[in-house]
Amino acid sequence: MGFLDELNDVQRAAVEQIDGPVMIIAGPGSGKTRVLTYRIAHLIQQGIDPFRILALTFTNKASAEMRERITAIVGNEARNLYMGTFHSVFAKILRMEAQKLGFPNNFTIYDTTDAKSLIKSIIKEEGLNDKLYKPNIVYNRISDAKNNLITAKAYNKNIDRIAEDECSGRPKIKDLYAKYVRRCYLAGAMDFDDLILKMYELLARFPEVLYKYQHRFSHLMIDEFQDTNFAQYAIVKKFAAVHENICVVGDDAQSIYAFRGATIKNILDFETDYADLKVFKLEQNYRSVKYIVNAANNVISHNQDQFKKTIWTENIDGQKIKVVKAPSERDEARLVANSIFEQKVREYKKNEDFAILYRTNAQSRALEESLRKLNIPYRIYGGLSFYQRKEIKDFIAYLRLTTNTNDEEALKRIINYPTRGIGNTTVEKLIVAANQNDCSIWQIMENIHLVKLASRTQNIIKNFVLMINSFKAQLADKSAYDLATFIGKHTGIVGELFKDKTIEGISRYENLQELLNGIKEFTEAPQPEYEEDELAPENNLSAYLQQISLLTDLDEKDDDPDKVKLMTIHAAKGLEFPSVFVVGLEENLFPSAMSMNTREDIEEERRLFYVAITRAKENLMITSANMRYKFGSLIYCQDSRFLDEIGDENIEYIGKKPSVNNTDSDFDFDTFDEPTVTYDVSSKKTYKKSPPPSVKPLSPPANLKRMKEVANSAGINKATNLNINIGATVEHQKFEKGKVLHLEGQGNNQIATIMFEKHGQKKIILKFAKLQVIS
DNA sequence: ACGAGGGGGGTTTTT
DNA sequence: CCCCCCTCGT
Repeated sequence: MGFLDELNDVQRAAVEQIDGPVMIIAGPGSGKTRVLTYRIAHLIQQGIDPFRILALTFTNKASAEMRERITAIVGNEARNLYMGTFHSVFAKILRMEAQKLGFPNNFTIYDTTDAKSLIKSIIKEEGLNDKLYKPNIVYNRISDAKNNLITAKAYNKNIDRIAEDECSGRPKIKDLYAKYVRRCYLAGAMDFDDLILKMYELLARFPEVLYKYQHRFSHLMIDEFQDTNFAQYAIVKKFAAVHENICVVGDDAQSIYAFRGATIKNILDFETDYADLKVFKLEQNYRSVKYIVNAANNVISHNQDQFKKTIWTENIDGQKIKVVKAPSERDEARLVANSIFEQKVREYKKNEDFAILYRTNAQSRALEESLRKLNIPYRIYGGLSFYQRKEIKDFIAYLRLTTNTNDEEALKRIINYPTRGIGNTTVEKLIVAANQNDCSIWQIMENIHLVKLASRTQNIIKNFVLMINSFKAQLADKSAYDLATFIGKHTGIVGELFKDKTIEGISRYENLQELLNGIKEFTEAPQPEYEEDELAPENNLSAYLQQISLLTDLDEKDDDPDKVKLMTIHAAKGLEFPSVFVVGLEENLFPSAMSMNTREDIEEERRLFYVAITRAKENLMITSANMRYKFGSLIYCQDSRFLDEIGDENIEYIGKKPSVNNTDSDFDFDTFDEPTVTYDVSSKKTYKKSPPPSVKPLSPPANLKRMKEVANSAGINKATNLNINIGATVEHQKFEKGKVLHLEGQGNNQIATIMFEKHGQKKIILKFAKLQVIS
């Protein structure tokens, strides 16, 4: 058992404690994954059947990586391990047992888009005000209820929740929840949260099912325990109730998913739920240099809610953390790209050694551009997953409908794609009929003669039903690949994409080919020989469809891994890189403006910052920008409060030290895009989109503060009602005087085009897009 | 029924 | 800036 010698004392003790409840609190870089994998390997070597070990993770990537590492130690036996994400493991079990709950075994998994679209149409059907009942809000309410094991029925009786909804002016949410659940049921569909909720329901309602899995899984391991929600923990507890061999691994300081129901309370509860609990604290950091570890400790010490632990390291001091303030978003991006370029040359680093982390996905744009300019290969994670792209989703909708004709969202997606003359009005009629009969839309379509419709439309629908049924009939004897190819040809989708020779069209066509290859690979690859196990992976079409709905773009492989990685901090959790850039350290961005209401909000943001900086091994650069575009208009940004928490002793400031009161604007006007609307003084013409090259527009002014001054001097009333008069004289720091030339829009969205003079030249035009004056 | 074009409204984070 | 929805002209 040589591999155990690679562990330190605490790690080894945690690995060897195989019986009873165990909690491992693992600081960043403390060898958590190693402990987890060795622990499982150790269990197997102790004679525990891998078949009886259940290991739950949060990402497919984490579980794939662990399986690989375990295989390296114990060999092929690892394939029998029961390991995966909560969602994928539960989906597999539900696939077995779905009929007990009244669902088909090949139920559809609705992704967030499907779910929101269904909610949206229910809101519309109910005739509710969609400004008040936004699908997003309703979806979140339902999701939150499900995460707390509150069914639609229980919601109706839940005084607190109903009061909350009434307070926010949305008392109908309880009805929407019930309707939504019914529609999912009729469609044979579960959303992400259902995979958890239904799993619980299955265990709670069917003692024999509970018995089966309680006895089957003799050893449980839960990774990222701080990210579990109430429902997930409730299920895990049920699984573990017989053997009580449950090991949870987590770090309260890295809990960053409260917004989706995760609660640190689970860690606290775990201590009380299992009295004879053994706790191990992994506090030695093997990942980062001292400056970074110290900075991380400084930052997290500002949080009230935390367990006591001291992260320490024996690593070298390393380089100090570089903190830079850039004038604009673009300069920030340029600075990052330049630094990568420089480090590559000086320190012989590879592209894959770098990661750029940000708070929101939208921030990737500027970074992309700057990397492209320097020919640095990069990959963005967290955009759309391959399977979320329009052309792929459309095609998959056919496959979904073929395996489960009740799938309402798939049906709505393709009933008129390619266009076949079934418009919105017809679809609405179908939905009304389905609601009246409490059945799926498909069932209405199968009996379309009972619905009042023009005979032409009736025929189109009959043909559509015939077509889908003909696909369905081939499910049994054709391979999934052949069937998919047939569907592509028969519906004309492939032909249509093939005709499109634009760059996007070609890429769409290629994507579709890639999808078909993926189906072939999945469904026709020889299955490894598993032990006789009802939970062994299947490789039919519906299993494929269920699997891909749980994939994210983080799971997609890249043929050339040597690329700079761009991702949100959330996506970076569990990863490490030699050199890390954390960008956009501005108040209202990071911490996010949406998360500054309560102390808990701020503390979660701070934990996020903690996660960000502890991804770095050697080099860490943190940047902020003075100005940033928002909705196409410029806003002035203050530095993030977190910058003050790193500790000056760990920082090397590049340029000026940022501070909250910094109002400098060494502003480089050339860094801005041309305005989208331009007024040409000489010709007195307004150009939308692109003005002729003879018109040289100038971008917005240096910062919002200046904008405000300019606006004030132009006689703008503050806040809501803006009034700039054409002809008003305004001032600007870099120019002598300006005149308001052109106005568009109203109120807060007023756009003023202003011309400034410089050295007698009148060519300069300035535009305020969606000018918002802060009072 | 359906595509084009204008107007209005919106940005956290994700399985 | 980008996306969705509504309108309008086939």
